[in-house]
Amino acid sequence: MVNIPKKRPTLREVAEHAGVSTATVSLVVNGKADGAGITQATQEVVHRSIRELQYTPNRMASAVVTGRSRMVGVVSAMSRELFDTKFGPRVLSGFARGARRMGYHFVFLEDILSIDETNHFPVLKTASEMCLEGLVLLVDIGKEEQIREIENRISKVLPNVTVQFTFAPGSTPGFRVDHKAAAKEIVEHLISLGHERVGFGARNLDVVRSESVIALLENSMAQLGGRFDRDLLFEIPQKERMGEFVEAIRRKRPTGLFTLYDGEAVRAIGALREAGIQVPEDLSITGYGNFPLSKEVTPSLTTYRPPMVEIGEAAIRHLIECIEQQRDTILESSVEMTGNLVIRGSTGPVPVSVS
Amino acid sequence: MVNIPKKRPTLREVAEHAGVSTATVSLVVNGKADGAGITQATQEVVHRSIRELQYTPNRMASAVVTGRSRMVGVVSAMSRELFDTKFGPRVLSGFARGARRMGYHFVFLEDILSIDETNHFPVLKTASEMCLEGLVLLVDIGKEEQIREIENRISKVLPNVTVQFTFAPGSTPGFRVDHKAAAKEIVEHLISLGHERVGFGARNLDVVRSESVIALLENSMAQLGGRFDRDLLFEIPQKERMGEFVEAIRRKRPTGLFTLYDGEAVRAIGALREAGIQVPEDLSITGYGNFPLSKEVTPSLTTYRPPMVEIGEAAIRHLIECIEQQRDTILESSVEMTGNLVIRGSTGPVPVSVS
DNA sequence: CTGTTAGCGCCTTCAA
DNA sequence: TTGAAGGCGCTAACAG
Repeated sequence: MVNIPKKRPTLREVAEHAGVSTATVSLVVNGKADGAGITQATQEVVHRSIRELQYTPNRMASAVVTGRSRMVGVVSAMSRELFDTKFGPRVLSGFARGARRMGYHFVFLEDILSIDETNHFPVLKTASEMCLEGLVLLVDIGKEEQIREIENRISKVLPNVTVQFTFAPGSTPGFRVDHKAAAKEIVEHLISLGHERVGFGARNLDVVRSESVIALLENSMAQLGGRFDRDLLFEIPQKERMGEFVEAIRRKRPTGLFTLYDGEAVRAIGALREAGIQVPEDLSITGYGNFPLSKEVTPSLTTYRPPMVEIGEAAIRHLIECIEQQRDTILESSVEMTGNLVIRGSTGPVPVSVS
Repeated sequence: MVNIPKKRPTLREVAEHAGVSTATVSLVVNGKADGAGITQATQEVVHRSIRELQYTPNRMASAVVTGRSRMVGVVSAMSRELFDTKFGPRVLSGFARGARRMGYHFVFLEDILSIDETNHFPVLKTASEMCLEGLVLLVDIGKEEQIREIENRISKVLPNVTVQFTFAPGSTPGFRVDHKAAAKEIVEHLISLGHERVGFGARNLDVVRSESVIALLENSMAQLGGRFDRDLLFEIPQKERMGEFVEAIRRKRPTGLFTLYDGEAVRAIGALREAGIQVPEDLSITGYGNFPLSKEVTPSLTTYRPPMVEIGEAAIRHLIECIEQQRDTILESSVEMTGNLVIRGSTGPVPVSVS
């Protein structure tokens, strides 16, 4: 581009052009004209001038005087991996939509949750410099405790909301997937296919055995007239050790397997098929996440689509609404949103021989 | 959070506290103290006051007077699908890093490339309102022409750079993957495994037959002493029609297959294996993108990792450097960056029976 | 109903 | 080397 210092028109120029005062223009621009009782005619004149001069208000200037920037910050406290490839991006889309609809903008702040030399949080400094009116925190799985302190510090200074990715109940209320509803929908699907022996698999034994996830399953099964067998817990380890997983499946003979990540489901399917156990003929498997490749694998993956865009939008809207109404952002309890099960090829009727 | 109108200190207060003038503080804050010949001692005093009062400069205010906001906009002109699940997010990480390192921030603007009622681009209005100093455009695959007009309009008003996702040469120079180097690295890998009959597959016949991609392959093969056979072009259609693909493979017998998207590679592998053609034993396949599930599939996918984070960082740095030095952002030619091949299980030695 | 006026927090000549 | 003063573009009383 060529350097064109084409100065933009100011509010005063618009006022002069329209033959009114700057106050009038200001009111019109900010939609307070009706409230202040400016004639329709005058408003028309002002609008015409605005159009003719191609005037756009300078938000920086109004931010200075009102103390309101109409900007919020989105702070990623997530591993690059999680953010890049899993839920992060869809959440961002939601933020963008929510902010736009509320007439706000957001700046994206990454990797700035560390404490600096002087025991200050860079993110707070940035927020202050940029006059951010609030903060959305993306809280990584398993990082809840680490984030705790900064959450507290931020809460003392700025309106904020958190978007949580953990499956366990959060330490603080936040915006998150309704994993309970998700589990129920998945289990419902499996049960409707005749499955009674539904197991749970995850990469990590910690996750596998975590009470919160087990509770999820026990609940869902119970609600649907089944029973979750605590023996049907499976570790889905690195590829090299998948033999153990296959063995365990052979031994315990579940007919359905529930996972919390598409990657684990895909890994399981691969190992099982190599070992001659067919999916979904011998075993139905569900994923979680609906990642792009999940529809391309063979068999295509039945998986839960978490409503990340919706969560992002809801979170930022709540934040902005609280800012506007000067309400506390604090949540009584987490806002849990439901997605939907995408039924594809990795789940099928329970095998006759076993049922 | 509780509503605490704890007023932040102003530059004037710092000046009073330090017993100097506001001008002095301003110079110190903006790092121009040495240039203006402020005593080290004075600077010390000022810094101490800044610390004690916890002063942070108000960028909105300085933006008003200098006309410099130190903010740029990132404009997504990509389908949600592409942005969410493929390259977008990684590019964003790059932007975040680049901007942070340059002391800038960026606001993310989505879906605002459409023309509004009055034939104005909302994005330009936003840029003006927010005093954005430049724009990064994310140009979707296949949208180059649609974007052209707005690119031109923007270029007349604001410094800008584009990040391009297309495989074809761009109509305007931009930041992009060095697809040529990528193709070469992939082909090199295949040739080193003994493959001579390397084909190309894509979802779309348009893509399959596109001269730019074919040129990519012909070039790579030629450079490595091979020859690309134009007969080895394959459509990798929707799952239901994959029979045709398998037939074509059977007929033409390539030993290696190059694709431009992990999803297509995975779909191909699935169909082939169902038909009894083993990967990589009978046919080696490479993907493109290195999506999260690509390492989980069986066989795990050999795929090219495009350097999206690096591209994002390079693009925004170039933009900001040009802004700072008041240089034109125009590129003589595209900046093409190389990623690397992630070698996994879907490629292997050429089958003995065929070679 | 509209205009006048006094700042918002900061930067930048210009004198001293 | 530092301080005083004016102004950036805008808003918000308040006056009329």
